[in-house]
Amino acid sequence: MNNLISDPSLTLARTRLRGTGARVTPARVRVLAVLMEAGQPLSHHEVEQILSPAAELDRVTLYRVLDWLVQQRLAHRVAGSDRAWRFSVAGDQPSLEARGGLKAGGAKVMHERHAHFHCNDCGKVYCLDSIDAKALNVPVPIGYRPETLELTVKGYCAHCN
Amino acid sequence: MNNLISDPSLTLARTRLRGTGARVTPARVRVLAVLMEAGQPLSHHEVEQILSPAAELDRVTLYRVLDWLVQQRLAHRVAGSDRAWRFSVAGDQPSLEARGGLKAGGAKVMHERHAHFHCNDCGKVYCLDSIDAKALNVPVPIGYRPETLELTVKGYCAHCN
DNA sequence: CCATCAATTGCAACCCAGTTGCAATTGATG
DNA sequence: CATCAATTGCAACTGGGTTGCAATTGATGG
Repeated sequence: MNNLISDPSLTLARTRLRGTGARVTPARVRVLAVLMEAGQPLSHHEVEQILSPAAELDRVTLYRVLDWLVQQRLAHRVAGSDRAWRFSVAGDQPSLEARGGLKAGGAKVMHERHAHFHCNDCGKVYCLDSIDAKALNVPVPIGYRPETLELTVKGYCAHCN
Repeated sequence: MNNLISDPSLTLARTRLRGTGARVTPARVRVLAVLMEAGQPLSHHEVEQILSPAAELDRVTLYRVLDWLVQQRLAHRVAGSDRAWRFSVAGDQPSLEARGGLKAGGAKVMHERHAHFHCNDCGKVYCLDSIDAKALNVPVPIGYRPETLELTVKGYCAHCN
C-alpha cells in the first residue's frame, strides 16, 4: 500500500530519533528506516528509489536529512569511488569518543574504521565487517594528525563476478 | 617566461611518452611533466593551475590527456574524498602484471596498493609511501574478486595541524 | 486544545567535476 | 610534403550536491 519500509523499522527509527531530542519528522523517520533495512550503504539516489513508491520527498530535503543523520551520528557517510556519498546506519553503540567520553589529552582517536567493497560492475557497496581496520594501525609522518581511515577494496562482487 | 615546468622534466616526459609508441603531443608532454614535478597526486584543477601561466589547454583536453596517461599506465588515478580524481605519475617500474608479464592462471593481482593522506583542511593529498598496503592482505567474502585497494587516511596535515 | 515560533521542508536556481558529439587541427608515416 | 588517423577545442550536456528563501510544521507553554 504505502511503501517498502516495514513497520518495525519505522517504529525503531522513531525511537532512535526521539533519542536525539530533535524534531521527529516523517522524512527523518522514513529515511532512517530505509537505512536500517538496507544491509549496505546507500547512495542518495538509492534511498530516493526505495522511498519513491510512497510519498514524495524533495531531493534537497533528502540531502539535508542524510547530512543531519550523519551529524547526529545516527548514520555514517562513506565515500564511494564514483563520487557519490553512501550512507549507512551507525552502530547501535556510538563509540565513546564520538560522544565526548574519551577526550583524554585532547588526542583524537580514529573511528569509523571498517572497510568497504566497491563493485566495479554494478557499483554497489558492501561493508566488510569482518575486517578489523583497527588492527591496521597505519603510521603517518610526524606532524600529521589522522582522524578517520577509509579502506576500500574495488573489484567484482559475487553477483557480477 | 613560459611556465613552472622545468626543462629536464619536459625532456624526461617526452622520453617516457615516446616509449608508448603513441603520438607525442605538447599537451601530453606538459601534463606528464607537471605530474612528474608534483610530489603529490594532483586534481584536474590543480594541473590546470600549474599549466595556465603558459599556453592554454582546454579543460576537456586535459581530462582526456589524464585519462590517456592512466590508460597507458604512465599515471595512477586516485579517488579523493572530495569527489575529484587526483593523478600521480606511475612508478618508474610499471608492475609486471600491469605489462602482461604475470598472467598466470588469469588471476588478477592487486596493484596500486599504496595509501594516501587527505587533509581535511587544505584538501591536499599526500602519498604515504611508507605504508606497505601489500602487507594488509584484506580478506573478502567468497565469490568476491578484489582488484584494487584504496587506503585513505583523513585528518590534518603538518601544515594545517 | 490551541497559539507560537524556531526548525524543517519544498522549490528554483545554481555550482562543479566530468562527459559527449563533432568539426578543425596536427603528429607520424611513406 | 601529402595523407589520414589520432588528437584537440568548442559547446552543450549530465549528475551529484548546494544555496537562498518563502511556506509549512512539530513541540512547547498556556
